[in-house]
Amino acid sequence: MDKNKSRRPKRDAQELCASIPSASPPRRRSRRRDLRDPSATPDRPFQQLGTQATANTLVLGLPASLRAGDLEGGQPVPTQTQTQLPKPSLALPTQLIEQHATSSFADVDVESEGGVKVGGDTYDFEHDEEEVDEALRRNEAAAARALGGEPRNSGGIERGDEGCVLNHESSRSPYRRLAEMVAAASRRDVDGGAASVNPDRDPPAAAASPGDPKRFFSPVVAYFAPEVSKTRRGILGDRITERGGAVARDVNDPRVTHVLTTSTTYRHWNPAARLVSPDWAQACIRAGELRPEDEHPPALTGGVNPPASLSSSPLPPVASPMRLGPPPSSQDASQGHVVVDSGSGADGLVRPWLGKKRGAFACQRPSTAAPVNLNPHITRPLEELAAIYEDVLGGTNAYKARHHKQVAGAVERLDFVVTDVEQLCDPPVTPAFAQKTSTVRDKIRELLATGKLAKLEELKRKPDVEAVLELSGVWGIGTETARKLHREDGVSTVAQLRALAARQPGKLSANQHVGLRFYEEFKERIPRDEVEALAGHVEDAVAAVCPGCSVTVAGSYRRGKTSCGDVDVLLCPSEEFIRGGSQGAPGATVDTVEDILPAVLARLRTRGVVTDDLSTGTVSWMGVARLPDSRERLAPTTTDGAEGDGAVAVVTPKRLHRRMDIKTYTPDEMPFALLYFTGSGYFNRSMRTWADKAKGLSLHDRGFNLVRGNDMTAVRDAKFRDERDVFEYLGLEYVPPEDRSV
DNA sequence: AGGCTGTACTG
DNA sequence: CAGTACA
DNA sequence: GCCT
Repeated sequence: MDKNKSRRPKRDAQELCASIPSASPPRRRSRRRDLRDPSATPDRPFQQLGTQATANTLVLGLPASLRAGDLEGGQPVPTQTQTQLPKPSLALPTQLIEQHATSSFADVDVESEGGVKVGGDTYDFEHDEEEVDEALRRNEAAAARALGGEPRNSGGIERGDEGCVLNHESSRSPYRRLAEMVAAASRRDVDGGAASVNPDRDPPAAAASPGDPKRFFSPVVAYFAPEVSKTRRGILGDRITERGGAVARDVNDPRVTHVLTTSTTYRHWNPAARLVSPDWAQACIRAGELRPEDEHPPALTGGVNPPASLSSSPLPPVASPMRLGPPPSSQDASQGHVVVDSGSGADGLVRPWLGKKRGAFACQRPSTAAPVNLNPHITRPLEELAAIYEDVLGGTNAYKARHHKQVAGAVERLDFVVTDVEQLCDPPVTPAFAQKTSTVRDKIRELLATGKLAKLEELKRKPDVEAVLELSGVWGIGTETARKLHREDGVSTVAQLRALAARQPGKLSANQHVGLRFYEEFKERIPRDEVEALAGHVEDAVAAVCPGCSVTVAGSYRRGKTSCGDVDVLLCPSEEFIRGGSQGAPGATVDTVEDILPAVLARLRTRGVVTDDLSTGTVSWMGVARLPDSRERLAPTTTDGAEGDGAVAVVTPKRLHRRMDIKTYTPDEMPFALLYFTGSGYFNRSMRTWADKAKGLSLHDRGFNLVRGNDMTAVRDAKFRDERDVFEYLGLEYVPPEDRSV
């Protein structure tokens, strides 16, 4: 069947240009967008905007204070856009912006899963025990009441889909040891190649010439990887800022010079940063001067240090030509305790997830970031109902579900126990609570009065509800298929579905069979270090196929979650590769962007990492992966007699099958791709809504499309080098990944 | 009354 | 095209 | 279900 017929023209245009590098006259892929004019793509009523730039045409430049404010007291880091913006101005009346802030983004706001950061300058993207204790102390009686009948785990601390209180020190993790060994093995594989992966980047240590020895950290902007414990972040961060350095909250902040990580497989997308162990900072502090980074490659504390070449192997996809501004000048940092990232909306910028009302509310209650759900008696039924609306009833009920979840999220974040609906209306928890009528508010009233929801009880009594809920949990089965299976085949449980699938394989699609096979395994969360280990295998394959191609783990991993539902990996070949294929990237076995992914997958399949496919395109893959048996991996048939290591039996505790997505993007698409692939889903929706309403732009994973307005030259001429540029262009205050878990 | 994100694969 | 999925 |  020629299913994608209608979309073909567009894809062809993309693919055509994308595959040009080797075959035809080299052409930058970004031109691709320029090709897409309205006449050429009748199915698309707007024009895709290019990213080539002369940035002076930025219409909606943010107040310079956006960036300048980030580095307090320092000079704004010159960027191609900002330097040419003489006068900050928002194109929209503040009123309009605020309007959207309250409406369009209210949903995002209240659905935060990771704890709201009100102050703006903390590192708390997870809850730790300290905070929990503090909160419990704060409202001990209330907490006791709220948590009374509940097992601690389900009702409180470890609630949520991402888990909260987990150890970050997985230093003894077998996954990690395995990853190291795998890395060592692959180093043998691609020896020589590894070196070329890493362009020489001068260690700042060499260039540093701090005048004041006590401020030797002044050339340094450090970023602490999420796995570094909070305590250590705090202590080292203080020392660094005390000595003139800065600490960034986002690894992709272009000013970051050092990423402090214990992970040997930490991935990011930051051309300027260098990966070092936190031990490096300690060594510098001890020595009273900057020490060579090479002596402290990222490694487990007290563990085996891999060679430096590995530690910095993720190649910055955007090399010097697009490099922006020097890492912060010593002048920037010499002003002292600099924490990159402002966190305040004081300059009139919009934090998308902080609506106006919410902001006011938060100001009144700085402790709103309650780490414990004090109101499970309200949020549980609401969420249960929402799940039924969404997964069972489907259709426009999804919007009902969204609002129920919204309210549940807002209530969950309150730091007091709700006993009366009026408590939710005074400052309204969501805009709806300021309205005259609200069905959700009525439901809460009912819950408080009777302890249950008639609507929920009623739905749960229906026999198909439970069946559809369970069946739609299988990957590839949604509400419609689940309903049909129940209605026509009398299937109510996954077990029954398995029986049916065995009897009549034709009942299910190939993907649904895969989903069914791994039903239990896909429900398991993936610890960060396993994500890293899996990504490490991808990196090995990429290094062999296309040296210089960056590997970035996005998704909830990038948002700093302690466990993830799947593994989201972005590949981005170098500019050189884009231009010259294997000529531009010596050692590459492929020549076009489209060839990378299939080659990488082939390698991963032979290694047993990729076990199944769910959907396969040339630049996008969804499927199943798992850690290979370590012995198989370490005594590969492909290696030259290095079997010695094969004897090392690292038994992986369980090698579950995991959902993995891999996508390939070009360097000019990366800022958009990162934004999209980092999510969260709600965050993306809000940002896209904002782009549309406020700017007349349609935001997607490769760029903007112009929807209305005729100022497209200005937009087209803008240049987007990193995520910050996108935020800036949209008139939004930058939000670091950890704060996007709405 | 109509909108609510935008894209892409599968069958 | 409808259904499902991704963030 | 809420918002415009």
